[in-house]
Amino acid sequence: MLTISQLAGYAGVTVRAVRHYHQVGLLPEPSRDGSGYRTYDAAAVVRLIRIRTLAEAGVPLARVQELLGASPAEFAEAVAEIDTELRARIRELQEHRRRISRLADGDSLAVPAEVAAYLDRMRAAGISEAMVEGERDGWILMAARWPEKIPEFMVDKNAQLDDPRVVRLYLLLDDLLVHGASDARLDPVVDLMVEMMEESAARGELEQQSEDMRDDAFVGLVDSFATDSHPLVEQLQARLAERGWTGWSRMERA
Amino acid sequence: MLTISQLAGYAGVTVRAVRHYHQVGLLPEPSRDGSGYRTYDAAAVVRLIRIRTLAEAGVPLARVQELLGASPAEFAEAVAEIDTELRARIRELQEHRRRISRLADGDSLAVPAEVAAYLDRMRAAGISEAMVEGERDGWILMAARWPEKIPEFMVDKNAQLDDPRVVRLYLLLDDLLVHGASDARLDPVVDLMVEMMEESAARGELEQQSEDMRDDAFVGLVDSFATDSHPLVEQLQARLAERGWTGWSRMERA
DNA sequence: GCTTGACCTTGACGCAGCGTCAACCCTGCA
DNA sequence: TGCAGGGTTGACGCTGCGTCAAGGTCAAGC
Repeated sequence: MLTISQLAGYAGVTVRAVRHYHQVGLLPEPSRDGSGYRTYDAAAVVRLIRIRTLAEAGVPLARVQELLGASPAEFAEAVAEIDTELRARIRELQEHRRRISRLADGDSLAVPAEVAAYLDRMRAAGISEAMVEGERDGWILMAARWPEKIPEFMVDKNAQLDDPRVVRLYLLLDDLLVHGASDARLDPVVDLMVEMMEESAARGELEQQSEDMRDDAFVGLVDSFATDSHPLVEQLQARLAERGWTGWSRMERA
Repeated sequence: MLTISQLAGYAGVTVRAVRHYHQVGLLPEPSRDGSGYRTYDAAAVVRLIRIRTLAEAGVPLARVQELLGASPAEFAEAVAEIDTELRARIRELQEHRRRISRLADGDSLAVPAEVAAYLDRMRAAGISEAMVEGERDGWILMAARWPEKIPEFMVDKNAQLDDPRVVRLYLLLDDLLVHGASDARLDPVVDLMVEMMEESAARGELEQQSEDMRDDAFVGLVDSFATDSHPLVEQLQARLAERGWTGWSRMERA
């Protein structure tokens, strides 16, 4: 007759595991001796080893029971099924590896590759990291709402960045962030913005934008994100309003 | 301002997940409206999406926090570490697949390949499945106690099975199992066993066996397993005792 | 003003497979 | 007789939420 630790020893498992198998009904509770100790026979060793063999092969404990009593045909079927699950789990983990390796390089954290490329262009142009991060967060929101439209949006953004005035605008904004926004510093920025928006409107781009971003609530949300992140945005919005423009992420004539 | 389900909707997660992130401190609890509802801003959407991006790449939630605030170097290091864990996990599952595929064919359930081959020879000789299973369980025990000695044991067993008298013995035992063990039926079986044991002893095999199986407690356990599994064993042991032999899995002269 | 249905709240169990205390009893040996 | 090293039950912990339960809230239609 064996004690629980002897049983566990023969089968190469922990005492705790044996008790767990009792709890879940995989291994029947044996009889007890006078002082309440469990006493096992050799049949328990055999059963325990068979349980472990299956468990170590990745069979969920919940299915071990049925497998121990299965006919060869049932057994083969169940094994095939479990193997399928194992394969699925492996594929899932491999997918995780793929994603995590892509995360390893920079902004692809949560933004599509096109956006990450655009952000890198901003950095290359000397625009501050704070500004880039603001832009990135804005695009995280955009990508959450209109993932399928990101490529076309980015084509436009890249085209804009080809215009040196746009780069200059970003740098001026950076300057305002760092040195504060006096009226004198604000004026040229607002002038530049209005100038470019007029051109943009003339090319019909703003109408296109209004078409693409038809979700007032969401646009309001993104705008509030911008205004929340820095008071400068509200100052600029006020100045632009004087010039007949409203909005921020989606500009429109008042 | 957003409700929890709107927030969850934008980020593509469940409401429950958002609350879970609050619980574990990944997402700060937002302010509440008059009736206790949580109200979120766009910044929460951004943070939530960044959390999900990492989580979906297999980053444990417990590490997401540190990764969100990490420098590129720290980030790369952490990612490498997580990738290592993912690889280990994948290898583990692949090992499971290997083992389970081996289980698919028959007795390799918990017995080494040599034993499985021996059992198949028994089947081929026409020995009943009940007998084979008894033998298998015995060898499960033996393999648990002396895994390294199984190959040599099996060489001997296979040699024995080459003797037609051994096959005949098994078949006679089968017969006793099915038709009951009258004295008349028992006699030839006992004669045959004694005959072969004498020869075996003459070749010095029994001494070798006693050498190999030096663990009286364990041998007693295996014997009790045999006697427990069928009353026939005890009957045979009684008859063998009359002829000067004791034991079962390890036979010795009285 | 009332019902209805969709949402919101907190609280708590469930899952897989044990690891790991805690608190206490039993046994064998010096 | 005292102590070390067994045994016993009970319960929390870990991962990442899913899923009730038992209510309060809000917007809409009657």
